[in-house]
Amino acid sequence: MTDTGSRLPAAVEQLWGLREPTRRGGPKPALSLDRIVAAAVGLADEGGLAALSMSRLAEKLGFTTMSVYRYVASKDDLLVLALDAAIGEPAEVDPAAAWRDQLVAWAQQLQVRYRAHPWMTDVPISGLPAGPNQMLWFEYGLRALADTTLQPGERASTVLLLATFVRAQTQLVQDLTRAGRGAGGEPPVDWPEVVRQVADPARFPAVAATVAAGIFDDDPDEFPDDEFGFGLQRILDGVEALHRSRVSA
Amino acid sequence: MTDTGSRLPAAVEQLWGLREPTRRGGPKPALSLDRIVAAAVGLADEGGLAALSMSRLAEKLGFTTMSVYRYVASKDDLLVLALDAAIGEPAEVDPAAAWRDQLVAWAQQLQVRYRAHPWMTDVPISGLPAGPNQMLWFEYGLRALADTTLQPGERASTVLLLATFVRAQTQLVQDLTRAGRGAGGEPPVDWPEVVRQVADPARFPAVAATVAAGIFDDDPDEFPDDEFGFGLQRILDGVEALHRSRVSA
DNA sequence: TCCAGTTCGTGTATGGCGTACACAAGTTAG
DNA sequence: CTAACTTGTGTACGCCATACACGAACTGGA
Repeated sequence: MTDTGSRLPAAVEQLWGLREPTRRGGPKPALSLDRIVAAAVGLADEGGLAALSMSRLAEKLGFTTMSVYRYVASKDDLLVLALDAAIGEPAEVDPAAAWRDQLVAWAQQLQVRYRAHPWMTDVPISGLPAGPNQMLWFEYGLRALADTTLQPGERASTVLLLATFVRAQTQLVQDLTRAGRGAGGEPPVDWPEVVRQVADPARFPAVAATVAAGIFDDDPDEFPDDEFGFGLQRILDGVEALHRSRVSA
Repeated sequence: MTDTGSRLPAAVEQLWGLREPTRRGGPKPALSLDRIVAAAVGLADEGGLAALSMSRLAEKLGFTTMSVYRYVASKDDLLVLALDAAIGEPAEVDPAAAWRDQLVAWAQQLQVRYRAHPWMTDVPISGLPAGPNQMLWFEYGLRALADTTLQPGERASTVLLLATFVRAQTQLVQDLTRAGRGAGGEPPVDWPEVVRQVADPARFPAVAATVAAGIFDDDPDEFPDDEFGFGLQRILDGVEALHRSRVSA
């Protein structure tokens, strides 16, 4: 037997649990990768990504900082593991439902996960979905499109587009509400007020008109929520147009 | 005269150049905000956001680290200023063109700016567009929709959606090509190979089928490019559907 | 049984980061 | 001329990720 995936990145192998057969001596590990990842997720959940440092993580586990490095090659690797753990397995969607309903449920559920772990959007993307959970999300997204007329490449692009959209939109909403209620620091930023004070209506007529229409004056908890639904429906309308163009042809 | 915007965040006032009238003594400043911001952008352009530290910035300017803090309250503020400077003014779009063509040009040009300063996508979003350049991008996006049947709130949501899309998609492509060619470290990650080695086709049939179809085997410089156009057309199709639904009604 | 080899957790150390603070020198308004 | 203020600077603090070397724990083979 070859050692299967010697060419795979270490983090990917750990993600899929392909690291067992290498114990040729030494004390029994007192820590485990699962415990470390779980503690990392907990730390980030409580205090944001900034609160997740290797020293704080080790302290929470009751070990020294460097001991963590016996299980994880770097903090970047740890983040990859924590991300896959935090996003979790997607719930299965009814395959009998219409593809569009399936994708709406998929996207909404994904958004729920992002909201449960707001720090996830702060973790830099490291590549295509390589962990088991991320790949399962990808899988379910593709399955939802199975009965459409889209070609394989288009299906992959669509799911990637939706995943990107959910991530980015969630991040935007989080950042806006964070700024809107003044996280940590003092003054909640009142964007319409900023525009009124600073943007010359002669130079920014469309922006001024939008602000004057009171679009952004709603309570900041409501406005961005509709934002998600609006974008999702637009994207799905676009996908549906592509689907229908093939049907009628 | 009141001091106009004493309630505005410091960074916003600096963005719009509302800080002149306060010189009641002291040596003439040897540095200027513009020089600092320009140097910061240059530093990030050369070595990415990680290369932009306050000490390196000061060194490049020929001053001590702390001198920069006489002009900028924090590094976060500096990033806000650098972002607005790097994104630059949008080129004016032909108002006579169709709204959809205008938005395509708008989005493509925005993508060009992001590619010219790849670090921009790494700067955390701090809120709605508050700088003069960012606001001008917003303005032009809104203007492109002026002749459509969309309501003010829908226009704002559409432009926000497009801006979010361009940013997120550019970031995704950057991260993928970065991983695909192995930035700094050794092995370029071969995603199809990862899937083949690690993803059980029985559990991930749709993913396996996609990989088997060779979707991701194209040279990594071509695949993600089409990704941008695909997403953009889908979104615009969705916006067009909304527009048309009002026309026919 | 013993020992060579391996892996564990740890202690120490390095070089980076953002930035708080105090101070001397320069500049202006009264 | 002087009081008030701003400038650039030097020093210092606490935090970060992580390289490295060491002794202790454990294993498989002789």
